[in-house]
Amino acid sequence: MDKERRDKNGLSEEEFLQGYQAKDYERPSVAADMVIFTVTDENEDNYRKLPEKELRVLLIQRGGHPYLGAYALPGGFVRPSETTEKAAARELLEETGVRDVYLEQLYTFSEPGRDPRTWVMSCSYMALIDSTKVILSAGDDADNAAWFRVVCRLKEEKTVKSKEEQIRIQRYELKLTHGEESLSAVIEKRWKRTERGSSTEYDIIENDGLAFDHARILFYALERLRGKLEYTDLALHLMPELFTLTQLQQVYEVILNKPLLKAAFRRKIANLVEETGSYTSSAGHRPSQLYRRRWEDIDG
Amino acid sequence: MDKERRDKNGLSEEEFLQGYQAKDYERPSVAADMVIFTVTDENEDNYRKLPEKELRVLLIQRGGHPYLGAYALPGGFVRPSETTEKAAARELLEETGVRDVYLEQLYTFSEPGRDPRTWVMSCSYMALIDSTKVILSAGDDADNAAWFRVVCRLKEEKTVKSKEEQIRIQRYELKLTHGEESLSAVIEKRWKRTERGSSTEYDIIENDGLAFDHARILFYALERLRGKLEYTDLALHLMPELFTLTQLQQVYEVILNKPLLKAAFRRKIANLVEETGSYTSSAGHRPSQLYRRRWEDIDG
DNA sequence: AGAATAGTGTCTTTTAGACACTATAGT
DNA sequence: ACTATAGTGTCTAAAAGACACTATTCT
Repeated sequence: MDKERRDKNGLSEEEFLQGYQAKDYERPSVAADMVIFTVTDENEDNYRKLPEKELRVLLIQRGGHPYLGAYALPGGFVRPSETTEKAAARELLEETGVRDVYLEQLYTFSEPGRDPRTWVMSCSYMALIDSTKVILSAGDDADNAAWFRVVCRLKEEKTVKSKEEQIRIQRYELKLTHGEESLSAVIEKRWKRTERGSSTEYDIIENDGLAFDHARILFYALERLRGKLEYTDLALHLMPELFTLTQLQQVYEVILNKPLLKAAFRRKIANLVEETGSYTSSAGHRPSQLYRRRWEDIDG
Repeated sequence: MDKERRDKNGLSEEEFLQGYQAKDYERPSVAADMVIFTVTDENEDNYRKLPEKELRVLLIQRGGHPYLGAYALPGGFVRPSETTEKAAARELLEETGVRDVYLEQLYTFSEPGRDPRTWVMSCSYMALIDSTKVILSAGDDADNAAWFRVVCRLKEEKTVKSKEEQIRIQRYELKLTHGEESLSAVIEKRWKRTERGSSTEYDIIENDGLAFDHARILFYALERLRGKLEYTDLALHLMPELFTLTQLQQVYEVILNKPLLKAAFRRKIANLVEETGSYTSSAGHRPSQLYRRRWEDIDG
């Protein structure tokens, strides 16, 4: 490539750029929307029992149209001087007061009409923060932010086969609760396979209380979280500085929505954590060792 | 949520939307850029030997500024009436004449200044097509499209540790060749882990002949392809209707860039394919059975 | 005949699953 | 003493890695 090379109008690159006028193509707004997860303890009545873990997501009640009164994922428009990552990190800081957390781009949603006002794409991100950071600064902003408990379960599943294609249809019920407030949605996941290609679609079948297509974004985040849990150290970003292995296992269990065997679990995550030597105390039963995330790699 | 509810200006949602004027926030253009992979045979001199496989990607030589003469990923701007997926599929059809192929959203790149003309985000997609479809319609368009051979290898690797953080730095050399034409780039992948978070960045260190930040997009696609190969049936989208298991293994090998053991490989992909009963012939050695992709699921 | 690939058998190692057993602080 | 959790040992089953062996067709 040659910077001095001239185009069909006889312009060099520099000359071209100086004369360049952005054409009047229609442009979308791009928002960075955040699915911010954390896991909190739910206190138990029995002093001896361990607190149950709950997966929670941060939602903000809308104070204006459209979807006035509904709950939306925190998010904001991306500015020309920043990346979508930076817009997401900025939004995260504003809403929760935390920085330097796990942040991962999820997907860019672009369904026309997903925002009734104008053409808006959503570049969505997932953030994981540990519960000890949460309490400090949630609702720090003036707006009505709340940590909703997330429960997602498979409601029905069927497979439609024809000679040409095979479609697996799954319907998931998403339930979000926070105190009296209760939101719900049904997402249909259609996994289509033909001889040539294969594709997956997500549709919102029912939606009660969530703004825009945020039920879909949230569901997508849950799937990503669940998927990556198995082969990465993602879960450790949800843990506080010090934690017991049982707590870590509970986090896995609440996200994967199934019980795990203790021995196998401990073998599997053994090299993601390191011992601290200190122990819990006054728990009404045998103390358990505290671990921390092992972020130094094994290799030399 | 109540559609009839009125906001602080006393407007219902319908009234609000009717009066809504898109504010004069600056908006980005959004392009759907495609990394289209295929695997082709490279003919061998020896009549008995099997042809070697090569991973190839479609690039288009730019006929105007900026990056005049450089090669770019096929792509185009997203229109308000379509999703980014649809824009990608449209672009794919225009450039290669194929439809109904494997298509997957990769990542949305939004580095300010990645396009010297104006604010452009790239919502990138990866497509996999089989080589038998390629020859028919490549370069169908008037533009200068070519299938470049892709070779990507790790050049150097180091880990920088301090008390606070640990950074693993890898430099990959990307080489793209097509006839006389030869493009290259060096990508630095920085995987940073601290006690709190972890993040990965990709920087273009050197770039010879590729337009915009397309070297990074291409590298990102390669990583995704390699990663998903291990636990999905992605590779089968690169195969023609009928293929031998050795051919399939070669595709895995050329993408993963390492030899695989035959017996283990066959066990692993056994339930992704099905026998046809027909065999290759006149190959100068023992015939091998042809398989096809098994797209019917196993379950009832 | 023999080159080159096709395809299988089997031994070992690793990983995952299942379950039982022992250990121990706190009331 | 008893409850509820902590933590380990071990058997089994499944998966992955390694390698050798047999099979076959075309020139």
